[in-house]
Amino acid sequence: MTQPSNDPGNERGENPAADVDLPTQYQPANVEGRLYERWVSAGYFTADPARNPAAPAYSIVIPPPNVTGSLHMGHALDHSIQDTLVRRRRMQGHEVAWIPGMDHAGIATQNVVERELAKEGLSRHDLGREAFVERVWQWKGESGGRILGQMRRLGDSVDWTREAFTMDEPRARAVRTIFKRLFDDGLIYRAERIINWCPRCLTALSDIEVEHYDREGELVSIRYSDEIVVATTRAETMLGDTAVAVHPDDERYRHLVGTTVELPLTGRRIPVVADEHVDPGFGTGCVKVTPAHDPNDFEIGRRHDLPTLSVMDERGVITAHGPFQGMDRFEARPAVVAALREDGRIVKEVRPYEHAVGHCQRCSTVVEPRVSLQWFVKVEPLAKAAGDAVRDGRVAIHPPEMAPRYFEWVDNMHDWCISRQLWWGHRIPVWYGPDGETVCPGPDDEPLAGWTQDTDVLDTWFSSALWPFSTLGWPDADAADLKRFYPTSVLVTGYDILFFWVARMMMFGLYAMDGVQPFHTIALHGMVRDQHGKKMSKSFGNVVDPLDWIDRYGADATRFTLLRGANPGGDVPVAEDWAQGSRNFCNKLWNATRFAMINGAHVRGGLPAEVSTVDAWILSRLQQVVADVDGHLESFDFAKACETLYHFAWDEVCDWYVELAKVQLADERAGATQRVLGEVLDKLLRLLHPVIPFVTEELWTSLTGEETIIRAAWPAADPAREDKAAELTVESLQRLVTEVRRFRADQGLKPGQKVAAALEWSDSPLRGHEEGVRALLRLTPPEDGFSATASLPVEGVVVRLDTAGTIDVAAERKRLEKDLAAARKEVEQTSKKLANEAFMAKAPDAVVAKNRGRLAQAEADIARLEAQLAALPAA
RNA sequence: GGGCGCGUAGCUCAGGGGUAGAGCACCCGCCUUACAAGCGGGUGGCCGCAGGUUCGAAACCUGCCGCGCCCACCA
Repeated sequence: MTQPSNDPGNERGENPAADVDLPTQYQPANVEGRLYERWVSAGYFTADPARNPAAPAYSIVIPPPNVTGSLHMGHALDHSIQDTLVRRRRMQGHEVAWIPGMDHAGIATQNVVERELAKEGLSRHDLGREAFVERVWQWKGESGGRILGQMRRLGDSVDWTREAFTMDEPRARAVRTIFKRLFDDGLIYRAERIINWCPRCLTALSDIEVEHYDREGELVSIRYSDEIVVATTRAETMLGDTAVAVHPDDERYRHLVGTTVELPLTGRRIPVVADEHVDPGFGTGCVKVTPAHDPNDFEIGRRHDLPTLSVMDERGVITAHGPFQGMDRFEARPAVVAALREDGRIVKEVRPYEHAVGHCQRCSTVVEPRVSLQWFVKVEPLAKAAGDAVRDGRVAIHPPEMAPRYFEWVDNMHDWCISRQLWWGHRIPVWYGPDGETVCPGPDDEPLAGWTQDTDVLDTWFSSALWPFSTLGWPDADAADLKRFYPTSVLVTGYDILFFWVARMMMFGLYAMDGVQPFHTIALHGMVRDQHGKKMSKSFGNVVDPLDWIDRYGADATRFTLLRGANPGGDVPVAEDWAQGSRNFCNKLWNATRFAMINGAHVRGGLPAEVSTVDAWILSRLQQVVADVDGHLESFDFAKACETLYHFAWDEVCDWYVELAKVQLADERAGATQRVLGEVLDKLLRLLHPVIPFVTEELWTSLTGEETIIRAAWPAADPAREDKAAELTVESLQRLVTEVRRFRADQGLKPGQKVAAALEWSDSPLRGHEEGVRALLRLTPPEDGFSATASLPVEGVVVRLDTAGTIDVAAERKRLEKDLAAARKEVEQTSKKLANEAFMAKAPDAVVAKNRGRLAQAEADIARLEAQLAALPAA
């Protein structure tokens, strides 16, 4: 592509078209790959902490996608937001670091690879731990490469020289370091506790890895004695009951506390205990207590020193001696009820019962509470600090309505179970000696001979929680990146992982960095949904692959569609139609710039000292748009920023300014117009670049001849360019043109058809715009034989048209009478309002003024319409 | 059971005390020399229901009705 602005011979726009050879349609495929490669090889995305110490730092760590997957629309949204933020900051002169990377995604990844193995008829145990982990690494290489390719397609301006992985050596060292510190501070401990257990994955899960769904079950009421009836939805657990509990103040049962009852089917006698946890108002007020298989019962058991009797193994198979031994838990449940029924008195009632059941987030198996020896983080002091950092304003949550969710979680967090009985992950850095000693060595210590390492790995979120500082060189406190870029500026992510990830980064960031928060702002966005607001899911068949859109509409259109829907905190609906609309918008910009370049637009030198009213108007609007867009981006309101730019570019620049500029380009104002046109497109493309980087780069470099828009300065609003008078004039001109167009359309005059007209300007401020008006309305000057068959008085101008006798008087009269009635109603209502004393006394001046203006406008409309009616020829 | 939020044009959503907005869809007419991925014109809404506050309510308050999400150890 050539760059006409480099040619000094074009100053006045003499035949510059020969220099421009942009195709008439924007073809993203011809542009995106080429530009991205150039950007990366030029090092535009590479941060340099030493480059310019005076420049403010701006940093974002990307929420690392799971290596298991591929990027979906949610990622595309998340990345588009971050890219918009960092590209704007680069233009503002910040030193920007946007750190990319991926998450090893413990269970999720292990499950995927195990499924692959299963296709070969193998289990991980056939390979052994070492070979299995090797296999996962191999798979990670393939899958991860695909994700990185997707990020390039989206245009992510990430710093590839800083790419990180939650399980690479720098991150592993960070994990060992913080584990050691927490361990030494007594904030990590090992204990036998009841935890969530997945009988399929065969591992412990944290609370948030359990999803609760309502399920139809049965509530079985079982008579343990004449006086004691208990209810349960998990009948099989009664085999492990070691007590019955009642509320201490419950008069009905007080006399039974301290006695024992016989547990049906087992012959065991179990005590009746009094415990505050029991709600005397629920059911019978008696609760069976199964410490080995229920978290509440576990606590009751601890308070009353009850035995913990496990009746199930790690796969959910009954181990209790007797007829149920060897049965799966779901098989045992009806079997136990049936056995109880053999004595007709025991089962008092069975009724359908809907209740929430916990499922494994990764495989949807029903989770089983299970007592086992696990590692935990003592969260209380950490969570307190994480809550305080938001409470005292060091960290802002955006939008603020999300803050209650955050507090709800950090203020009620249970200790975090961090050990997983998996092979893929950071192995717990604790070693056991031959005599049972436990040691957590330093991060760089050699293993002790004869000692063995704990076989469990850490919850995947443990390493993710370190991400904002492990990616910046921590634990090396002197790391240049850490000093320059921590705390990170903003954390951008979906509200769905506020708990999983954000709160944990807060806890660990504040802890590891001596109270300094990991980010200044948490910017939460919603979920991408389909055009009916439905969640995208494979089962609905409504999943859209971002790559598909990028292929068909371009990365810019994909990004624009997402950002245009990104109202703060709201979910983002997307649809094919909207992607097409975005593609069309990119094409519109393409053609507007093409028009400008064909006509010699340029950005050389300052703006002309004298500009036309039309130029003054567009420059005034431009500076307002700069201010508005800047404000919207500052407050993460991407939807408004996009809307503002869309309407300015299309409705004002293309539909009006370009059309009016055509007239100016043909007369002595050409030179100034070329410069103003260049100015408008220059600023507009810069404002749009963070959102749609490819097309703006391609157009802007062509227009200006500069190397890259990435390093162009972010536009600043210039209040001195505000020109309300010019705006009013152009608005008046727009009303005039629209009214005459309406008349033309109503009268069936074809848009292309030239119509002769005489214009009577009297003293209208539009007097100087006759040429523009004629061009927009396709009006030719009156010639011999001109005969005005229609007269339109509007905006202080009388337009006399020679419609060659085609005028439909009846239709026009009807139309005008309708408008007249509306205007009269307006006058009536507004006058009434202005006559209202209370209104005049209490309404703000601006509102009164607005109503006066409204009244004046309506009165003017009446005059105009009456004049138009009077001017109509008799039918 | 707690928390947050939402019901505005056919669809998706803005707006937020001063007489309703956008995109898409729809209707009519146009290949008008940047763009048919385009241009011009137009139709369409008692802003969920009922009360209240106010000179004025789609907006604020109360109560209903309907919907969504998050959290939760009532067996």
